[in-house]
Amino acid sequence: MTTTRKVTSLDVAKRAGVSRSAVSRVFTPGASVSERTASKVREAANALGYRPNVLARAMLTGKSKIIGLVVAYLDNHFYPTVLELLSEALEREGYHVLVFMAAHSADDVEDVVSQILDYQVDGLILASVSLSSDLADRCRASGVPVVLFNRKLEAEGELAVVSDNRMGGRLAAEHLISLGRTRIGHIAGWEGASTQRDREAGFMEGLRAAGLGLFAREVGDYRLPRAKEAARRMFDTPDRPDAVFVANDYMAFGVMDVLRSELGLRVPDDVALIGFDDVPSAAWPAYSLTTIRQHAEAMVTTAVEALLSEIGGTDVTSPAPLPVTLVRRTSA
Amino acid sequence: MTTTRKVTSLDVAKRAGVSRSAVSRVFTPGASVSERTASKVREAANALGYRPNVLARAMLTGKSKIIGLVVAYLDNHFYPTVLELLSEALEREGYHVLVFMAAHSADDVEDVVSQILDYQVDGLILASVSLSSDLADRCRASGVPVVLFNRKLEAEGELAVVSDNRMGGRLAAEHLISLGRTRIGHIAGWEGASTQRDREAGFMEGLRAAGLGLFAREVGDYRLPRAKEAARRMFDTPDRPDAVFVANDYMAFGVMDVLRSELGLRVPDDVALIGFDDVPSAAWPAYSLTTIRQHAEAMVTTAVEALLSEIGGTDVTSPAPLPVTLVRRTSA
DNA sequence: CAGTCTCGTGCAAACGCATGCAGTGAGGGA
DNA sequence: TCCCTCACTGCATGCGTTTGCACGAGACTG
Repeated sequence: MTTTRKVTSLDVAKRAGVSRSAVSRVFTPGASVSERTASKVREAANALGYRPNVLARAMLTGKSKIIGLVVAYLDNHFYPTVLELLSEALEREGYHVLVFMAAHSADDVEDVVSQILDYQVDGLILASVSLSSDLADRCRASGVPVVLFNRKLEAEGELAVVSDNRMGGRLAAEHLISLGRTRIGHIAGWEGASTQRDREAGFMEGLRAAGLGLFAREVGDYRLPRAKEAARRMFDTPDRPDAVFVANDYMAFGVMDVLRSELGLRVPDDVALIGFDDVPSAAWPAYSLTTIRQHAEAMVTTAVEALLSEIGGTDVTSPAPLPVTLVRRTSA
Repeated sequence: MTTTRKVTSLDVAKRAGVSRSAVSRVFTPGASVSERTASKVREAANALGYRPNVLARAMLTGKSKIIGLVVAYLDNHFYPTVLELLSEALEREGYHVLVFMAAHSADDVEDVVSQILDYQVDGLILASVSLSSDLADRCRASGVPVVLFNRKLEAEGELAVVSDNRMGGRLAAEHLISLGRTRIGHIAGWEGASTQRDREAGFMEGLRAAGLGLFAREVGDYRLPRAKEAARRMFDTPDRPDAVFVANDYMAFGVMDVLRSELGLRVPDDVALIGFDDVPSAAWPAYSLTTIRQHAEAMVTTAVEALLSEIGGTDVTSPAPLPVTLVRRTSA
């Protein structure tokens, strides 16, 4: 291993015949440098292969240009999509994403966030993870802006970016009803999640508006195996629903699999199925899942925007829930 | 924003009535501290909410405890899986993952790697991206260990973790042949990728061993739309293959969609289909894709192991290709 | 031509921590 | 009792930057 000695700004300075400050300023946009020295410095820097050390800069400025992202499951395709979008959006702004996988327990999240703070991240995005408000306080105490992605805390004050889940639930109900279905079930996600509560609330609202009640209800916890079990319980009986709203696409795939492959039911003839998220694979013909679309790009954009202005010092308030839309495919 | 002043080791030192060195040593495993002062320090640290600043430590020690991960597409579900596994494995070792999304162009990768080096990462993992050997040199020159994940460079010398793609291709061929298929096609991935070359080489080997040739060949570039077009070209004709080996599962889903939904062909009756990777959704009944499994956990484990020992200073040589296995489902 | 501005530059002091070195005290062996 | 050893501890230095400040040199103005 040819351990090439690290080339510092001093090396460049010497070679260019200027001071360290000069080379620093050349690499600091908006600093006052003459074009003459700038080019000298740039030349020397290229020759030596010099690039400013982000970490050293971070110490001084207090800005590390890195954003922590806490995420728990990547098997729900919604989150990889978000991760990709998020990373791209942040890179465009000169930031990068440090990933923290939160395992399943809540105290793990606690631990993970501590680790993150050790890295002096400029901001924190919490996705697919439930944050104790206690923890939120600790982050704020550390002066690190936090935005919750696709979830919110009842105890207000946290910056949260969410879709209009309630409206989404309502749209789902209305669509199923417009299809003439009357025995309508719901397979819920994890009940601790705000998304679940809101989606279900909107859904119930929609049913009530049509004078309907819920025909059946099971909980799938946003997990595939649970969702499939839920589907079996709900549909492996003669007295089954003729439509079901599943709280996200990921579970909906599992439910559809159970319906068609295990129970021999036809979708949508025997039971109409509607999901939530509109992940890419929802459009694949094998499922062709009717669903409520969350506009991932828009969510990411507003999340980044909010986080960045919070970092910039402007106090930001949670943006309004982002609009969702019904995507009609063949499952309902 | 209550900008709480950052609490430093000096604050803790004062409160505990010791020197900065003492508190530093308390947080440095293996340093020489008496239990008495250690507990004093720990108490003060807790009271003040002190945690060592990873960045400052990084400057001094030269070890940032962060690993750069360059990845291009997350829509192929194989990579989210890998990312999750990788992040977990590294966190277990005290490292964290800084994500860099490489857009599609090669010079973009060049640029991205430069950015990474600015962060003083301790190591670099390159997945789903093609690296110019020139670039590899630059990394090595910077003294940053690099491991290629699921790809290798012909120009040897780079640490690369791959499956036995050649054997996988061969298994695919043998399986299709054992089914009695004789008109066998191949939909290739991106031809610049070593995975593609190896898989196809093994596949051809298998065909030849049975006295068969390739009945048809199209290129899908590991991209979904391309793969679907390829499938249309290959199968929308009376003189079509009765089996096809698609270079990865992601494309195979698209191919199957075209076959069944657009062309009305039955899988496997009309055409047997086999993929590569065994991503989670391959097991979903809607596809039930027969495929060659890459053991993602094993790949990640060996990659992490190799990277860490390289970081540790031991010169490592590329591990042997990891075994793959045929997973029989209903598509072939 | 003197006075005022502006621009560009270097100096030196941080940032938060780790670590070699020297110094302290206690304990143990002779 | 004396000296040596050893476990701890504090001091000071350095890691690679940025940045406020002061200063010199032109450029302008009147």
